[in-house]
Amino acid sequence: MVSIGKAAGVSHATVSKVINDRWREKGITQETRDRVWRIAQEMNYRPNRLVRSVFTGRTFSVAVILPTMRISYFTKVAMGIAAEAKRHGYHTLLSQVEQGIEDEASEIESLLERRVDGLMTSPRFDEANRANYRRLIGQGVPLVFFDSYYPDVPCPAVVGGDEAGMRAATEHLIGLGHRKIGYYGDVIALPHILDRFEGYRRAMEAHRLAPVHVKMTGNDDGLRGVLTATNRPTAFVTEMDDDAMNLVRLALGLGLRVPEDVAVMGFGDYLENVEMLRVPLSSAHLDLERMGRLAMQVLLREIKKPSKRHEVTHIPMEMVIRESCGMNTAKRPGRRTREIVGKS
Amino acid sequence: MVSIGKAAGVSHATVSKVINDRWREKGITQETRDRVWRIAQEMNYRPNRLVRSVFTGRTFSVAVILPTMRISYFTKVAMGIAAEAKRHGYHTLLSQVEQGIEDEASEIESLLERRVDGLMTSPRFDEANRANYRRLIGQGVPLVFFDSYYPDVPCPAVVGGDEAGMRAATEHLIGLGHRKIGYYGDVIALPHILDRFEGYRRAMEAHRLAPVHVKMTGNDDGLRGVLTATNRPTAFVTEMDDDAMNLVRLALGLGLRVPEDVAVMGFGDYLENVEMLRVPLSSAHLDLERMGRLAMQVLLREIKKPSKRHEVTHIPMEMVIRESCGMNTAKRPGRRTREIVGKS
DNA sequence: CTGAAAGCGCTTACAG
DNA sequence: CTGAAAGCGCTTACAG
Repeated sequence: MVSIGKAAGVSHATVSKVINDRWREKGITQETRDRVWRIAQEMNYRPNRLVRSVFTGRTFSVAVILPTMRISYFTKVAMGIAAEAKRHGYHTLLSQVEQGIEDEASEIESLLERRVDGLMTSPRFDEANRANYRRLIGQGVPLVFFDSYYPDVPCPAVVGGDEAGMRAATEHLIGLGHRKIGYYGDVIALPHILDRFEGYRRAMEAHRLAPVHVKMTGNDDGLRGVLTATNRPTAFVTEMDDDAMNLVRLALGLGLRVPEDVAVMGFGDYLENVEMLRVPLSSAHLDLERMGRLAMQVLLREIKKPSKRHEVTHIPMEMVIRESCGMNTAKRPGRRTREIVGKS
Repeated sequence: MVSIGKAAGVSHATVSKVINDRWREKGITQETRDRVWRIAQEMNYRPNRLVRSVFTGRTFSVAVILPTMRISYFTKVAMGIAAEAKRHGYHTLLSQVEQGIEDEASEIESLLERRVDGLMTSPRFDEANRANYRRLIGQGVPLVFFDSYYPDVPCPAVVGGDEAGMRAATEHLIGLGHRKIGYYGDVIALPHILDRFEGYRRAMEAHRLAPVHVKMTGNDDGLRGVLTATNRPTAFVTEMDDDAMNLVRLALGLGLRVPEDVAVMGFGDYLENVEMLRVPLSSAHLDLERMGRLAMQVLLREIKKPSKRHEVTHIPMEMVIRESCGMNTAKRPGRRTREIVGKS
């Protein structure tokens, strides 16, 4: 910048005004601007945004922490975030921080030392991380959760329509005539996962049916036992599409037919090539890119002015009926296969 | 930092030495260090890495430009890059810049203004972008290609074993007794894609068989025509797994059986839940995370000292035989289903 | 053993 | 209409 000034015969302050397109308001003549601009081009001048950020206190970059990039569930959210960020002139720093294995808090510190303007994360379960979130919020760091939330952390969150979605998925199976319906999943103590289980429980309760919860373990023995029992459920809702796939895999492996012997509903509807699966999966569809876009919009608000408020935005979900849940014996032509549930 | 110095009763220079863990070599007493450190903690001091980078000229961040995050092909590469980067203390800036729609050159400029230490991209086809790559290399910007390469751009590249992989895929079908084998894909003028076609061509030539190339178009009519013709190929190799899926979808839709009526080999083997597909896809497996890790290692070398050399690293590929290509009529027990091909 | 001084590459009032 | 000066938050020789 100094060298450009020298070459153009002006001060580096003038160069700065030209480069930042503030020459109009700063009263630089068109002629000076053109000369400086041309010389900057010729010298392959590349302004140093780091320095600019040191001054302005803004980097126009946000960090996104993903538990994994291995399932498209999260990469879809990331795509939504990145697209919305770009629309607003922000760059996205994507970090994969695996649950339990890597330390989210130290990754966040590292990101903050690089002065990202805000953070998004799919929040961690343990108290240590929750305390860290509270500390950050106390420091005024703009933070937004996606995928899950915590009632005890005063931070906005954008999540799926978990309870309503799972309720609708369960209702669908009940509507198909199933009475013994299992819930297959971890039911780990993440609020949004608990919401899903609650949706299942309520739907069952509303129809005076008994919930059957099959917990996932490291191996598949528990599920295998349930599937081979004589009084096995005739249908399952699942915590995520991946769990549904696992269930279908096991069932087929045991010689059971899906959906004839076991009907299955997925959750999330984020699987690729789903129509080409041995059993195309019926699932509660969640618009994950939209989740990302909304989360970014909320973060932009937080960057302007941290709300420090616990405010959860739910994304309505929609049942997508394919083959894995079977059909209503009383199927009528023209029956809707998609229905929107949940509040916006 | 100044305020910490004040609180600790030392100069900010001393604080700097403590924070950067250079107090030992700079001759700060343990006592002073501890006091400064404690006060920094208490004040929630977060060093500003931007300023540090202005001085050192290094940000310890690299940029990765992906044509899309929509297929796991690229997210797997990104994961490999990010993992290797993290191992070396680097952050990764992931940008999705869609081919043809968005401007890669301006995205690169923006990244460079933020002073990333190096760049990785799956290079673009057009001459304008190639000229841009040459310009950047001329400026000494560390740049590494992954997925593809250009002979006329003096830049290291890490790519698949495209030619050898496709040759092996074709040979496999020939070994199964097929004589009329089609190649289904774009054959756009990207070197690595041309390499794939070349691998196919050579395998056919070696067995004195005539190549049959089916070009992809916007719609599926071309392929449909070929599949319904009386003299249709009995087998296909494909440019990518996604193309293979499309082919299988169409074939099944036309009432053809896969592999009985049409055998299909994919390329890349990056599909999720492949065992659960209606026809589990046989494919030439490419270790995409490894591609990412290698690309990052090469970039690290370039950052140390730009080579400005055109040097292509091929990743050996391995045939993974599932159901879509059918079985050898002369199948023997104990037959290997995986074979490694290509140089390292 | 520690600090004063110069400087990284810029921005921002303010003076002329 | 433009530049000299101070400063952003740090690092780095160098002096004492």
